[in-house]
Amino acid sequence: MPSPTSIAATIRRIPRGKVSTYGAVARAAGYPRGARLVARVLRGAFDLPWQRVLGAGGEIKLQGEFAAEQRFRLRSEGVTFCGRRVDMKQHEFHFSKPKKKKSRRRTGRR
DNA sequence: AAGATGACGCCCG
DNA sequence: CCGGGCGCCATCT
Repeated sequence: MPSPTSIAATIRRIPRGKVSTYGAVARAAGYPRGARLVARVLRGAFDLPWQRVLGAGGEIKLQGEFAAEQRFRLRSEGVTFCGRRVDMKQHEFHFSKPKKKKSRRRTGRR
């Protein structure tokens, strides 16, 4: 059951040294079109690893000092940048999306 | 209730 | 690469 809470929980799953995007987090949390909701949650909950959430393509969407702060914190976690953007192919975190499919119990038993 | 706004995403020229 | 415009969703005035 989707709710802002799941969004926050999803963001908390991002491990240190990894990053994700608004869209990806939204989808992982069950909001295919909720990129903006993710942004809202980040604003309201300052107790999350907000620095690990970036815009599409790994771009920092913040402005001014906050952008610098985010860059600094990410670099401190070992995240590398490709110019203005984060090197996604190296740090993008892939969420596991729980689908309605039942998990295969013991694949290929025998 | 209608319009404007915002840590967004994506398509077009 | 950059700017502009439209679509999404929830909240605020």
